[in-house]
Amino acid sequence: MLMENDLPDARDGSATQRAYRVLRKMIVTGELKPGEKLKIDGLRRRLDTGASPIREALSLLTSDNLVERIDQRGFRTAEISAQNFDEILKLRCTLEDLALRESIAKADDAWEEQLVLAHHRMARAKDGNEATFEDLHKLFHMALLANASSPILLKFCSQLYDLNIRYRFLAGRALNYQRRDVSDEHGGILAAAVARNADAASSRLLDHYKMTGAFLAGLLERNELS
Amino acid sequence: MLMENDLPDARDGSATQRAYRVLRKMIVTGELKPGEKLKIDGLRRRLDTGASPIREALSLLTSDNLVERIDQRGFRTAEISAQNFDEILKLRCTLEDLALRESIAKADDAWEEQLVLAHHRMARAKDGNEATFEDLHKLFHMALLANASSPILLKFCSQLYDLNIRYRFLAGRALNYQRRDVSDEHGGILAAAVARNADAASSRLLDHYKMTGAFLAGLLERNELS
DNA sequence: TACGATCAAATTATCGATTTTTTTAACCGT
DNA sequence: ACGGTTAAAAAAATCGATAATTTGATCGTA
Repeated sequence: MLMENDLPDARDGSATQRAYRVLRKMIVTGELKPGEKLKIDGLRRRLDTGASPIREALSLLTSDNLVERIDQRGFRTAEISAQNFDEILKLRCTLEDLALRESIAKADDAWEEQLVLAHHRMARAKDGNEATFEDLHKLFHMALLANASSPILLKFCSQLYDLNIRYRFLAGRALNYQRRDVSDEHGGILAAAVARNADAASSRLLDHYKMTGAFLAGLLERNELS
Repeated sequence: MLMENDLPDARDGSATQRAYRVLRKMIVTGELKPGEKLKIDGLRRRLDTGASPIREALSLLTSDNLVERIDQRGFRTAEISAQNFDEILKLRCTLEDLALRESIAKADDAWEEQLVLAHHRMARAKDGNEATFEDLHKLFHMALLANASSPILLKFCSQLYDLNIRYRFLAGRALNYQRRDVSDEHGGILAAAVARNADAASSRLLDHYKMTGAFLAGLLERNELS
């Protein structure tokens, strides 16, 4: 049996969904720069689709805080700033702490197995395609929280994850994951979660964020971005 | 000079914005019932506008968690449940506590004045139109938090407020504000905020929420809704 | 030269019609 | 009567064209 891995194919779903996925990736990875004007017509031909799907996809991205909509004046990608980054980091620490503790509190075997699996997939992909690694990295982090039966909270965390990773992409090579031993950090978080030690898992997770965060914040302050 | 009161006129903005405001109110007030199918064509003629603005408005409402979008199968209003209500209440307590404390920590005269003003407008409107009162009630609560320079957090709080108030509307007459002395509670919160006593303000605010919450949760459990 | 008004081009927003997909209901053979 | 197949109807999604709005350039005037 072929295992579901949650990475949708490029031709799945409606034109709107496709446009949504593609545009989101383009914004998160920095292919569309912060504050850039998003002209419907340009995107329409770039993605080879109609104006309506683009427009709807951009509406959806607006609620993800990745796109700003100015009434009658179109869409643009969200601006970046040190304050914005700082806010994302802080909120992430608060909300993920909450979600992780709830997730662990309700820990069961099924969740544990999904988590181990997500970790394995991520670890295995480290040398492969970078975009794929990033997707799996997100899946691992979300798997940690997944057992918190709190859909709204998880949605917030997912949104904040994407907002944060955007900054990482913008920082580009300056911040290379491989430099710090992130694998160890991930392993540590996994171990604590599997041991159902909420305090350890949470503090390791938050440290994991804060470490990258501090470095990135430094770059931002000094305007060394991209 | 006519004072700006932040309540936009029904004919302001684009057709999309108008549809968004109207549909949101219809969902929040329960005119559109939980889980109800939202047929584009029906809404189109009900609001006397085209399909595109409806579609886009519904996309925007999706990000507010008030509408669920099922790809290729249209839109429906978000379902309600005791779990969902519980989640909203808990998240609200966490996030508003955070926002309120930050707001008070940065307190200044301008914020304080806006807050007093918002409270006054709300208090004055108590006997008038109910929908207007609810709008002003939200403005008061958001004014409490407004000084937290954390746009994403405020957006989350605003969203959760709307999700919560929807349950209140659904409970309808069963839960009449006037029964409990809510004015006193509001006054107490205002006083603590103006005195810049974060602990008191926060605990009064959270009690304010939990009290209505407990009652509503009871109704929900016993399925006495609307 | 700076300012503001005016017009043209570009762009967004909206509409109406068409295509695609899903849902409903009828039909058939067992 | 039942399950499964298929055709018709309904609804969603998409497209292409039109209307409304903004942007940017040009020109005249102080």
